[in-house]
Amino acid sequence: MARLDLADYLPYLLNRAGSRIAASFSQAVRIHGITLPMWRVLAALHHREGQRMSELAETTAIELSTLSRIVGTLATRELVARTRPAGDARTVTVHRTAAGRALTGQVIPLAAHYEDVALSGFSEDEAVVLKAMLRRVYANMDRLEEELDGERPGVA
Amino acid sequence: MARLDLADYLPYLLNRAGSRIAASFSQAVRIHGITLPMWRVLAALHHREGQRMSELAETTAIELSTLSRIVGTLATRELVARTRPAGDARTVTVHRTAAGRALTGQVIPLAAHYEDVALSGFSEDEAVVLKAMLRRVYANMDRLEEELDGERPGVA
DNA sequence: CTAAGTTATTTGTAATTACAAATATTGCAG
DNA sequence: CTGCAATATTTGTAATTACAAATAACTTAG
Repeated sequence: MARLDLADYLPYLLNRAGSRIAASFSQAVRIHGITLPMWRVLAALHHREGQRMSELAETTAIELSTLSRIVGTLATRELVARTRPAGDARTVTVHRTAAGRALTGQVIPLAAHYEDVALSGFSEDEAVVLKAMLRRVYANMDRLEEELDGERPGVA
Repeated sequence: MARLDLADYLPYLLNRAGSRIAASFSQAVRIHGITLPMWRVLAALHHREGQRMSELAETTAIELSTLSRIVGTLATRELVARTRPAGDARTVTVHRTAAGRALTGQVIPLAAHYEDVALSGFSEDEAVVLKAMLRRVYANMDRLEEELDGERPGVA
């Protein structure tokens, strides 16, 4: 029987650590009246305002159709607004309202605290190394996207 | 306005890397007729057969009620079976059937490939370091669980 | 022994999510 | 120009998920 040591399997360790932070943070943002995916959108816009839906989907790692509804909810609550930019009327750019920015400001200290706890016991250098490695892993996945494309029905 | 550099924020980098592997692997296991959460259960049982629901929830990072239905589906498909162990009739232990083990064996090479790609460009030592760090991050989250408990309604 | 509290799991239910299809707009070939 | 493929987003819809409540079984104080 083939080997697979879960305790040493990267995707498992990654998911386990990520899920645990997510589950905990999800609880924590509740008192601010938002869900974790909503926070992810606000944080992405804090990083760069006015992103298009497709960009936002990539930065948040939220599937596009799901994102569309989340942004819809945020727009209803007037935390973000959607704009059709002059250039290409197919696209939609999203930006936070004043209320959205205010809420973001409220949550940021909490988010920072979560990172602090997650990295407790890490030296400055270790934290840098870990983050760099996670970026490399992310970038490595490009290769798999290609593999999957190759095996699909394919327009040739 | 408070600082928060998303590009350097650990929970973000963690989620982004994890989600990307998950999304891709999710597609890949489709041809085997299972979803990613189902695979997680099978992999957890490959790691240790006969886990109780609550253990399985912890190892898979799947919420207990969600897990209950996933295991139900796997049981319907006769990939796993549930047993009431002799000792405590409240608990349920789960183990794979022969078909479940066979399917697991089929998917393992695929899973191994995903890890290889995710870690491409990493030296053996680097991979060891990354995995160890992810375990530390996971363990660090104990502290936050405690903090959350402290702020809840509280019986004490 | 028995009732009250605790632990383990499942189920009710509303919300969230993903996939596929639909819609809307653009760009380009002829 | 005009129609046809390509791109960007939304919507239809069924499945999945999470939270809370319910169920079932154990434990223990009295």
